[in-house]
Amino acid sequence: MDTAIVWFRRDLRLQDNPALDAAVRTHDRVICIYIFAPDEEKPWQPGAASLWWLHHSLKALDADLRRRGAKLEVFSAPTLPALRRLIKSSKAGAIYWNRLYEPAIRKRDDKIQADLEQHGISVNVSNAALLFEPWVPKTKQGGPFKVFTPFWRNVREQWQPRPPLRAPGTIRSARVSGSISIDQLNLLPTISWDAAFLRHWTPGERGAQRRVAAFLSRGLKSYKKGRDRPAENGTSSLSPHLHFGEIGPRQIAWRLHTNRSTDAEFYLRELGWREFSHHLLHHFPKTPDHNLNVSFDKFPWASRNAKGIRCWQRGKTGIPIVDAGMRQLWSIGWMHNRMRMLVASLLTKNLRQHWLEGARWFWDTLVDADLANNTQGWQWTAGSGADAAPYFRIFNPVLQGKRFDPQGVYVKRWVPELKRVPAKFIHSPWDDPKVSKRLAYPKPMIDLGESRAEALAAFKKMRNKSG
DNA sequence: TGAAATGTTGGGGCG
DNA sequence: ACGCCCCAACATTTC
Repeated sequence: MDTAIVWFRRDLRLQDNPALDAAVRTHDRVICIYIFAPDEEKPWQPGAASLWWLHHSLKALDADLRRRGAKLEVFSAPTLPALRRLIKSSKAGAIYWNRLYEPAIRKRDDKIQADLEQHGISVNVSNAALLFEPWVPKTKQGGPFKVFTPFWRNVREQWQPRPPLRAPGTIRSARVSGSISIDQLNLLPTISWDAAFLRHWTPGERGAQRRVAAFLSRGLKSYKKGRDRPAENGTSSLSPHLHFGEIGPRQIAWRLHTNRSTDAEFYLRELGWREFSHHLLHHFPKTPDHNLNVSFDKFPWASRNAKGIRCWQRGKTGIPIVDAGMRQLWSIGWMHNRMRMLVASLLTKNLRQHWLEGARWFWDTLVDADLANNTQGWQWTAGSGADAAPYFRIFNPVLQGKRFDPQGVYVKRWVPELKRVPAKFIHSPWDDPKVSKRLAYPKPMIDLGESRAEALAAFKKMRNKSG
């Protein structure tokens, strides 16, 4: 009997899964496995919200596999020895997986591949996560892109949509010893803070398909404008599904490719930012922990403000739109992208806390925490990244609130203390002479104008030091 | 994928 | 009718 292993990682789907597809086509029997080894991803091992998602996504994948006559064999052990044991006991001659791009994982996977090949195992690695492998796009000089627009122009020209692979019908599998249940991984929180998560999300391939269908039929046609309005569900909300590979960008792009509208183009562009983030992480693997732009190594951050950081984390800054965003994050493990920019700007610029403080908090609390996107996003707002917002581009949360949440619907949804504040003052309740004193809502923790001026002064200092 | 400061223009009130 | 001032409204510059 010719047996192969399909090693699932963050490609938790059956449709358009190149590794699974190739294995099922080529071999008599296929063993589907998942190995939980978070230590191997240090220092960016999955956070609490990610683990919550992973639990449910693994359950969904296992159920889908069982419908096809297979199951997910789960292990919790260092990866290489676990694979070796399994290969030995199952007599598998081949292994298939889909590539991941985080520096620690890449390093580990290269080692595993070399080791297994040395032992005569056929190792087959595919791309299930990206439109392009991150090393493919090159500037005319042959280097990496550091600006989004030329990057996107370049890949957009080469891009050929292709129909996704079908999910396999039945999967003939083989018996395996030593596997454990998904529950035994203990991925769920011990204190149940996940009630709202369950209401908002359906992890797994079916949930992803339902979400993409809903977005394409409802959200896409007004995407360009709607995506900036946090009170409306104008974004796709596909980020966690994409992160765990419950759906791939090629599947989405395929469903969009006959749509020539500007809305479709703008949505595709967001997938392009995801590609760009992976491109950057590939070429600059130290950026999760270090400034891409080294002149920011001299930036005079304020000393660590534990109390301020805590207010920010808990949504108690006293600035309504920021608190709404942070509470949305805490409550459902996700935040609207424009709000991510606003809260990041407040932390890194007005509070002048290092962007890593924010990146780590997002890492633990987001269900879509993704090293490439998170790193790129934080360095972008901080000004230290590629194609970043210049440091002096400081968001004013009051103006942004008025512009994108004019009636305060979003604020009131997440900050109920402000329910009775009239729309006119919803983004700056301190300006309302009547109600602000009686509100059970904190005064703003900083003066927006003063802290802005201080941030600009700090920026000037950095330029003088490096100039 | 900014905001604030500064500059310019043009219409209307008014002496 | 004219010049002057004020100040939106918009444009440009600066951070």
